[in-house]
Amino acid sequence: MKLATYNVNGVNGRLPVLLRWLEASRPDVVCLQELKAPEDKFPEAAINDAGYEAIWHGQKSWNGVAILSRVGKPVETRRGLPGDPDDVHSRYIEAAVNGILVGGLYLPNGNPRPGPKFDYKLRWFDRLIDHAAELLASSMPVVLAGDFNVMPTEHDVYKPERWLDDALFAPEVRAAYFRLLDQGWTDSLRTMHPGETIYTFWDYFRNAYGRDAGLRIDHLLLSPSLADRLVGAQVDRDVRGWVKTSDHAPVWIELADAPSRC
DNA sequence: ATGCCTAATGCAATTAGA
Repeated sequence: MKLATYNVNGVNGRLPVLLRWLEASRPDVVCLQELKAPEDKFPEAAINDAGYEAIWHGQKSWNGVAILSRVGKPVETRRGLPGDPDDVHSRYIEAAVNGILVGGLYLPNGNPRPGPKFDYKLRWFDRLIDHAAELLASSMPVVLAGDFNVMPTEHDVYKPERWLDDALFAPEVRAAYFRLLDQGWTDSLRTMHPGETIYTFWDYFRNAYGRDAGLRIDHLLLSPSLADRLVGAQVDRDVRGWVKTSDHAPVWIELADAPSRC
């Protein structure tokens, strides 16, 4: 089973690139972030024509998350993280699909730091950590996939010394990421490629992709039973070089079939 | 310290991204 995450940076503006990538990569399940489209402007027909069923949580102008599947329609279990009824951002959607619980997330950017946006990021992270603990306690196979807006270590950013005060690399944000991981989650990409420099985002500015001045901020975290099934993880980095592309590249993992119970 | 680029909104210039 191939499961991917892709911050599309505008699902309608990105539709030709998204469809081209779906056709080329054929993931079974995809989490999308930054739809930048309201609920009624999601391109459902085009997604269906490509062979995928979808659920989504839209929002005008900003944010927005979706789960696509070509192995059965995702059965939605939650939209929005618990813990703050006043949070109106569309940043989390969760569904059961093909025997796995999939949490698709778009963690707040948090810049500038310090400030209210940074405070919101830390609060959102805490809510994610609380919810993730409940998911683990359920003993279900779970993947948390999306744009976490965190470079976990200095190996995940082209010039770490320049990012120390940034909301994507600040000590308290990295600490939150490892607090989450320490619950028992596996960082798929890092586990399959230890010690490798590997990025998932390149800024539109300054020819960042051409210079390979990238960040690794898109992650797929696996619960213990799924981690045992992890057999591959890659970034489709060529997609970042396509015309009218997102500033993120798709990231995917391959999971072996679940062991049969006897 | 800021702009460099891009998308959405809505039709100019602002906001947000990372």
